[in-house]
Amino acid sequence: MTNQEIAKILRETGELYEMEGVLFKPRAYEKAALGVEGLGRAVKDIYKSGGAKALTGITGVGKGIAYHIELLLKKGRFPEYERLKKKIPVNISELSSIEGVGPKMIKVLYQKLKIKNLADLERATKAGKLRYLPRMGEKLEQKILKGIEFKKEGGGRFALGEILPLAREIKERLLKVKGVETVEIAGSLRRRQETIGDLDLLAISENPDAVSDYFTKMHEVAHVYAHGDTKAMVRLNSPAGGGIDADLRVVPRESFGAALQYFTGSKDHNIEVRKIAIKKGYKLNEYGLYRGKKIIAARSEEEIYEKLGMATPPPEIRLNDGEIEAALKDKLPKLIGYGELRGDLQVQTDWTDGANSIEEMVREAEKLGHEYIAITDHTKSLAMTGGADEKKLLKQMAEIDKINHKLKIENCKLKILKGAEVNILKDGSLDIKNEVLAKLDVVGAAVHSLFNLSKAEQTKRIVKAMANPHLDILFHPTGRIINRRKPYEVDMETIIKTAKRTGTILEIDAHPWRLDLKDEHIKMAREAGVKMVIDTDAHSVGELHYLEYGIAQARRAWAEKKDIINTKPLKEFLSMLK
DNA sequence: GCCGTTTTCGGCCCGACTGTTTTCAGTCG
Repeated sequence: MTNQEIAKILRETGELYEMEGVLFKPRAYEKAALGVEGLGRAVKDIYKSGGAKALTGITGVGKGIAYHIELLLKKGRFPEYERLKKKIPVNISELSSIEGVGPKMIKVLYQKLKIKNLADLERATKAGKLRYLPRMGEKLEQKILKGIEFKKEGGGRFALGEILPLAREIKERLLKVKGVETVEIAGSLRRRQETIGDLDLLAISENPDAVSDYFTKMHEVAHVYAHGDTKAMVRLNSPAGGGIDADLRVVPRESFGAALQYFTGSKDHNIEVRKIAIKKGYKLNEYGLYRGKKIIAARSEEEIYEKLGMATPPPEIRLNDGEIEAALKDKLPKLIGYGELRGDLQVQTDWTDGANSIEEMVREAEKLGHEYIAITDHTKSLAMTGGADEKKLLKQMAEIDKINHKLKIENCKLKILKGAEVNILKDGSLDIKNEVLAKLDVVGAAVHSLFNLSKAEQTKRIVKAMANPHLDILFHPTGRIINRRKPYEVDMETIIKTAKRTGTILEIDAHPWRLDLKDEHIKMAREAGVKMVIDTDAHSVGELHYLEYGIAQARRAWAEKKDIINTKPLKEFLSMLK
């Protein structure tokens, strides 16, 4: 059982307790779920090396939950969860993914209308049945229908960050099957698209039967659509709840490159590439590049593109969106690389809503090879997080000085920057006084309230904040949450112009649910000469590993190293702030 | 059910917003 799966059951247990009206346990289970998600290593391994006792070392996990996790690892379930689930046997994660629907409502919906899943909810809402329930009315029905609509627009797609770890894990397992030589992730996952519809895997094996056999019998498999020698298609229970389809193709070594090219796509990109092949008197398919019946190239993608007179475009930009022309002229951009960031600039700790201490975050950042990390806890107007006021910020600065000193003595190269994630208030002012902001190394600011202002008001609000001489970085500039919350209304052209004028850096928030800025906005910013940073918005040590999703986002927008300033050494980076 | 500059027992994040109310429950962040 993976960390994600364990966390999901713990979170659901918390929600079930919430329905029961039990006090405090819901928070305890949710915290434990967060702790598990935020781990840098597998719960399974922790248990193996130290038993249930070692599990209590996980943030939020005590004796009780450690025992539950032990049962989960051994039997895949625990009685507490089963007992609760029996009372309200509904698809909680699916229902609560609709904005405005929470545990209490789910309970009432089940008890009064026998609503178990999204389809039931949609039917009952459309029939106007919700308005007769306590504390529900027509407006709520409209809100729910809107929420369902929004979710459908997402097309049942999953966030990249949900699926990539799963795909990698499956890849590792397939590599262990006898006879398997190579496994590659293809499709939209390889292109690192923002959202993923299904999971494509490609393998070379001397023994194709064994791989596809293993693939169709994995524990995640809910349904087998097809199971042949070279191709298997299944439906998986995804960690996110709901299913995702996964395809495996086993191909011969000689044509692996052609298959990889073909199954990486995008479709539009492939159509254009095939047209070029035809022009040159070739034919391109998933088995190779042919002249008549003779194979010209097939073993690697590079040799295929080369024979077509093109450079090989990085998968992230294969969208038939200018990359083919660039590849033909050998003018592909030199995209920012996955290892080129030197620091993280948005990190929350247990001073507010993060799960780990400053030092724990710093130690993990050190392991990741960072040169610097900015601690940017929330500020006071975000009450739920215990946001810092001026006094608490000053106290935290002193704490950071202490830890920096300690790091220096240890001869550690990493430097902690003092920062904050300041709130932009309704009138565009910031919720921390300028004289305290002046003492920070990095000031980030973000909108965390009043998401529904008009476009003009919201833009004016943010523009005013950006004019603050202390505001260095505008965090998650559009506020969207993938598949869940639309971006607030804001005029990005004006924001980008203002960034240029005021020297404000725009953030590419790498958190898999945010990925904010979006690729199209990154393109706009790049073209306007606005500088950006990529950071994780980490709330736990595990989340510090999210940088790659932000880098993927930037690569899809053709961003180069020079566009992203946390590729710079510390001194140079600091000189580029206000 | 967790945890300890908070006391190993007794606390546990809390304000804004919404839609339903007739004084507030539920949800969100």
